[in-house]
Amino acid sequence: MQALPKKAQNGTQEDHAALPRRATGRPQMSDVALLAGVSTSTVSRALRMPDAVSDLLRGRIDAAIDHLGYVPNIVAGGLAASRTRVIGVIVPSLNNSFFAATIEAMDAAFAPKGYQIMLGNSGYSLEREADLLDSFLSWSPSAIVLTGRNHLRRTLKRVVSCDVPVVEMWEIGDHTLDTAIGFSHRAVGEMAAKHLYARNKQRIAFIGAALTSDLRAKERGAGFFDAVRAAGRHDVLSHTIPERASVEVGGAALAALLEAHPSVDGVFFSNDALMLGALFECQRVGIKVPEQLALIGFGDMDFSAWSTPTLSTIRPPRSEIGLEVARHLLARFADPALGGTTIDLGCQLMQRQST
Amino acid sequence: MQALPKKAQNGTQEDHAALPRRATGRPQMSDVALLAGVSTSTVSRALRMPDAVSDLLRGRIDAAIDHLGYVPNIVAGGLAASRTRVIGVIVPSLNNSFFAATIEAMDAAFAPKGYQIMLGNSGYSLEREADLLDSFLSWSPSAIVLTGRNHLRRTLKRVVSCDVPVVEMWEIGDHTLDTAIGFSHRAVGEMAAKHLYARNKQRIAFIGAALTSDLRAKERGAGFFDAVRAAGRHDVLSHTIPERASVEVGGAALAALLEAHPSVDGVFFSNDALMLGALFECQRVGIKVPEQLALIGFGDMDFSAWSTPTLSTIRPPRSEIGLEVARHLLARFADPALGGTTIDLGCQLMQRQST
DNA sequence: TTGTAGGCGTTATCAA
DNA sequence: TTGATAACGCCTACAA
Repeated sequence: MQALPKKAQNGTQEDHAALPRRATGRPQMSDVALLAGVSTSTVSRALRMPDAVSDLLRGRIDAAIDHLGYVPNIVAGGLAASRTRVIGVIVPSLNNSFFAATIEAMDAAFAPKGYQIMLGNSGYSLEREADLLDSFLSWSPSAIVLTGRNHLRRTLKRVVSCDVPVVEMWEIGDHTLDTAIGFSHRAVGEMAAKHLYARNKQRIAFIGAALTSDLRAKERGAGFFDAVRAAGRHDVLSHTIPERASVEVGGAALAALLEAHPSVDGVFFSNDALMLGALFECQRVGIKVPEQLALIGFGDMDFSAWSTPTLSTIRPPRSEIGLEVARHLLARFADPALGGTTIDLGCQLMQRQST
Repeated sequence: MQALPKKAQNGTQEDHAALPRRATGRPQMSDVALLAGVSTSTVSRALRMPDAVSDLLRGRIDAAIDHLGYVPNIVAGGLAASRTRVIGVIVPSLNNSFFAATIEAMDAAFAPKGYQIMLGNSGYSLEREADLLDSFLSWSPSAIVLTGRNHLRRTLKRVVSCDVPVVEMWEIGDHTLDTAIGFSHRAVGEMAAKHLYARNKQRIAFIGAALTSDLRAKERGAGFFDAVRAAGRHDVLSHTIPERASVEVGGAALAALLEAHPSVDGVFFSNDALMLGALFECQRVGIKVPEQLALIGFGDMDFSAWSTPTLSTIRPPRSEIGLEVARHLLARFADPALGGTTIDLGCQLMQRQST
């Protein structure tokens, strides 16, 4: 234990008259400085660059800090430094376990470094994304993380003019705004089609949900069709629905597809939830999976590996994306000279009983 | 359109020498004030209490704001007001769609009022919850929202000494910290047991996951046992596993339960995901649901209403909780005289084919 | 209804 | 290595 200046040893004693009034009851940096017998600049330095302070003073300061239970006022610090350790993250949905896993991983990597994620939910609306961006920017964040590569012009404008690192996640492509970390959804669709052909399916189809707003799901469909055409088939079979993907709508979507195209023998779903709904529908009407109908999805959700039969799917690097985003950003904070980049994390085909 | 003072009409012109240097390129309140020909206090007032400013000035100020594209610096405002419009919310998990729905609803209610949710993930650890609370408090939040009613002593200490509204959600009970909004998990367990008895099941059991850390799941189990005892049965059948609830572990848990107690004819699961895994297990080994074995869960997850057979479950008020939390807090912000309260939102029995 | 002036609690730039 | 001293951009009595 470090000896403290005598004056402060009796922490219970108070001298109301002499103290300046303050907004909060919390001790502040000047209290620490007083108790440690140094200036506030030294305390501030000890907190942010411990090596720049002598061992002696650092010891006294640390002792004073936990004697008082001092916690820095982040808001004041943010104002003075004109940037906060906030990472503004905008995702299209929270309910979606894809993004939840990404956020958990990102948060786990950021938290120990003192960065706080500020989450925004765009609900798959680009307008809302732009609005959220504006409100995040007013926090002077250290970085902005967006989902996908499709944004409004005004979003792009803000983003380039704000001089903050921006990473687009869950999707990569040719041109680059700043940094993109994810994978190619087109490649996912191609992978699905090729796999179905490899399993000797002849008439394969795509079932997609909410393709108007979920541009990445749409890309997966486009990749699927590319592969179908490349295989020389020109009847592009599909059924799409306007609702969000869910178990609920998967069954009806499959029924509708089979009604229109009874000879379909393999289906790629834009999302595992749709596929599970379809599996239940098969059980209901007695379609044998995979003999009569092969099923493959995207997402590798919780249930896919444990259903009866188990479901083939393409697994996106959910947590890996979050981790890489955090790593990239932390590296840039440490060395601001670093620039943007593109990282393709790829996807993995999980072949199971349904194909 | 409002006419603007001449001086500012040519927005492109710049006079570097005369301008004070500033940290960001963004326009600030003083720019708006200059352009509108008023003082900064009037601009500030126009922003926070529009009715306290004359129509004339308010018009000029609004025009100046969108002419400049002014966005308030929330950090500076937060420092001056010594509280930010941040709501610190701590949940045990993000992956869990229960809390995701609550957060979405809460955010939807808070966002239009200018409040920003700051999310923390405790991973079902009370230690981590306490740490998160500390870091949230250093943001001078307008309120804190915790999940559940079980906290460390140091969490409670901080909470009472910080003079910020605190709401505990997803669980209610006798004593009250400040405000609790949720339902009784004990009542959920009782409801499940009574329902199974009502469906003429005789030997009913509980399957629970991660009961050491998920105290609410444990409560549901306790409620179930209460009802079993109240029915005069003294063989309390159960199987619990240390892992988190998931489809993966549900099947094995059911197998283990039936191995130990082959005569069980009805099971209550602490979570729908476990139940789905068990349903798949039944399909695998040929157990007829509900004839041989009735299943009831908790959560009413996406798949429960659409599986084959559909799954009975008890549905918690997921979004309602988020909405009520926001409503309660907004009311208190508007009228600080308002105090804490307890709101029981109840749960709903969803009877389906599995019972 | 509007303006003046003094904080809010840090960080950052210097000089010592 | 340490310490004065300005900012940082807005809020809020208080005075007008």
